[in-house]
Amino acid sequence: MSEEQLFSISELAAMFDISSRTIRYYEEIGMLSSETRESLTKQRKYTNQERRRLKMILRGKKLGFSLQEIKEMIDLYETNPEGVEEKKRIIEYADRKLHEINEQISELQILRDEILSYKERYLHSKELE
Amino acid sequence: MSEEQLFSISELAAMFDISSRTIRYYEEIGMLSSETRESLTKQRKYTNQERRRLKMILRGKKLGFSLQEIKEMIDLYETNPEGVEEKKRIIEYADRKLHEINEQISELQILRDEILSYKERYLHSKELE
DNA sequence: AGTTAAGTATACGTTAACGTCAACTAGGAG
DNA sequence: CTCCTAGTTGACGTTAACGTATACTTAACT
Repeated sequence: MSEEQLFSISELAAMFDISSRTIRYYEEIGMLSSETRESLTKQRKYTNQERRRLKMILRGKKLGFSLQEIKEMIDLYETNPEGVEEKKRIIEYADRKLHEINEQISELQILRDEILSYKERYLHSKELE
Repeated sequence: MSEEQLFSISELAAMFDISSRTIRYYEEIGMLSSETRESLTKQRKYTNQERRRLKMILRGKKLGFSLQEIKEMIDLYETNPEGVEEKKRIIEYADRKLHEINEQISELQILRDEILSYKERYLHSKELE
């Protein structure tokens, strides 16, 4: 339907403020693919699909997950399960992750509230000096 | 007022399911102190204060912060600011961290919702096989 | 034709956060 | 006294996640 837009490696790097090396590294460990090489120059080209994948990787990193964990999660997103066993496994994995994430959220909320109360304390102690 | 309870390094390690080496490493980089050495045996002893400090460190790690970041945050908790300049600096730091944490929380919520909807999709496609 | 820009592959270097091992010490249990 | 356990200080090893340098290729500009 559409002329899919392709990006060069440095375009993608600039887009997310990372280095080209980082992108190549993600490919090296199998987190990103560049199937679409320009056949003559051998240069990597990325589709919107790959751009979204990279975005997910970087979000995962910001959230403190390791590349290995992120890889597992993304792979789930993209495999469609063959058979009931596989589906069960995926659902269980999802539930574990959901639990983890919920814990992380509530711990972050606690941390936030602690910082807030420390801040308040400083603000109200302003008259002392 | 109270006989402060003291913990040995391996007690503390077992308590949080980490190694003694990890605790010594935190001391090595100045995140934990063991001022209370048994004077003769040179063995480290930890107070409840240090135990709480360690707990904060580990929480920070679970949330994806680096030890350096955690150190900065904890140091804030424990310095009482001299002068208005210092107070301002601390408040500003706190505000930055609060912003970061809020962002992290909402990104985690988005991730959670995405996983939830993928999970739902798998559940409702159960009739196909 | 020569140079500059962008990319490629290969490979060694680096930092954080520990793991692991060796050699030593001090305090009980038998 | 001897052995065992728990701890100590180095010091070198390890893994993840890239950084950096080197040598080569292709396209595009002058």
